[in-house]
Amino acid sequence: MARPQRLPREELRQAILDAAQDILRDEGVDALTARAIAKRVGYTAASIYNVFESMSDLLIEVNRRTLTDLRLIFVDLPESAPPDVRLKELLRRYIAFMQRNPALWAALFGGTRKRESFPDWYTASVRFLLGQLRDMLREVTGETDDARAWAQAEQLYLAVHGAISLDLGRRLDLVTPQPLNHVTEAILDMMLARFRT
Amino acid sequence: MARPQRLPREELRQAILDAAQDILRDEGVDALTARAIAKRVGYTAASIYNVFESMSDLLIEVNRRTLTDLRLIFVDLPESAPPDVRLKELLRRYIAFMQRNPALWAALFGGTRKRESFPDWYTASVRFLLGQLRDMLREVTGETDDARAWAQAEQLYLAVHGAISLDLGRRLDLVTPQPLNHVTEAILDMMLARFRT
DNA sequence: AAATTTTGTTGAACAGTGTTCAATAATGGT
DNA sequence: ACCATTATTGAACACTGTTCAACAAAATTT
Repeated sequence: MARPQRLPREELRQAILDAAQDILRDEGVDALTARAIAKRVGYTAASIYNVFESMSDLLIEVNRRTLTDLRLIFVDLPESAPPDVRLKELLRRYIAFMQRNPALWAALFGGTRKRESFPDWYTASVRFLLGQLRDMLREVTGETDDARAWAQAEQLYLAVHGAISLDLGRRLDLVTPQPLNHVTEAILDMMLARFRT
Repeated sequence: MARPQRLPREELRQAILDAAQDILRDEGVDALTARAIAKRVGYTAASIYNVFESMSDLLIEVNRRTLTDLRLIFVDLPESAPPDVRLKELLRRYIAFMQRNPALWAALFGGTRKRESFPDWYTASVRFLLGQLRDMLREVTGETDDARAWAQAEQLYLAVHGAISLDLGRRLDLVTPQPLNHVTEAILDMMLARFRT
């Protein structure tokens, strides 16, 4: 059987990540197997390991793309609207992003990291997104203290994360009969009211 | 090879659940396999399926025990202390409970439910615990409106859940450099201050 | 007490997973 | 034309949840 070299290394790498994203979008995180990815790119499962250390490594690279894509929810927010309305719109976009693609969320936050910590760019990327949130929050609260501004952004995110995390795991209704949108908006309103003082 | 009947059905059932909890505590959620459980109880993997529909069903029964055990964090709270201190102690206990046994948390909240919803007793059990939290919160806030009291308890729990969920997934440091205790206490303080008005 | 039914237990198998590795084909350099 | 490097693969390994025919023990009926 012929085994021709088909793609330069970097192109194959990107093709694999494309396929992985497609599978996550179309079939969910459970369907993301080495053999399934390989099939989509016209290779064999073993080939994945020429390009990636492990499936866990591959997932991290998928997350890199997700984190990059997430930056888009900050662009083209309605300029004229008051800052709290823009915050609400941002929240709406974040939820929509994750609900449109729950498997990306599962890849980002699911699973249990063993020992290894995340690469530096990973932490930096998350921190960047959180910084954007902090800035928007600041426009509402007028908070001048840097540490407090960070803490407020972190607290807001943690609460929203808790709600979405339960929702995507189909467990939100264990905690509340309210739908996700309602819950997160209530959290936002509550925190804004608190932080403004 | 001899295949004697060893245990009455119900005893075997409990022995299996005991073994499952032991494995979760000692070796983590990844080590919880049908064969590992069977080995501990001196049976074969196939026997598990005489007693439980599936591993997923077995997990739900483990969670039943966890939810029952969780009720213990409410007992013997310092009676004399002011209600906000008791709330803080409760929070401390909840975190300790989950940190002492992260695999129980993973079983409770990890994984992705396919279609099936939870049994009724499952929802009721969670709701009961949340009701306890609502009552304690009420002692601090004096909130008279039932709906608002529920909403406050839900919001508090969601935020705490978000933080613990990230922490046990070794991802909290992506969001904040603060340790878990510090973050959750800050959230509690912030919400108490808000709800009290 | 003997025969029969019901129940409990198991070994072996199936299809699937991530991962490794020797063997082979294609490519690039001399 | 030869060689060295690189890319690709099939086959295997150890593992997973799950099923099922075969058999042993217990319970029931005769």
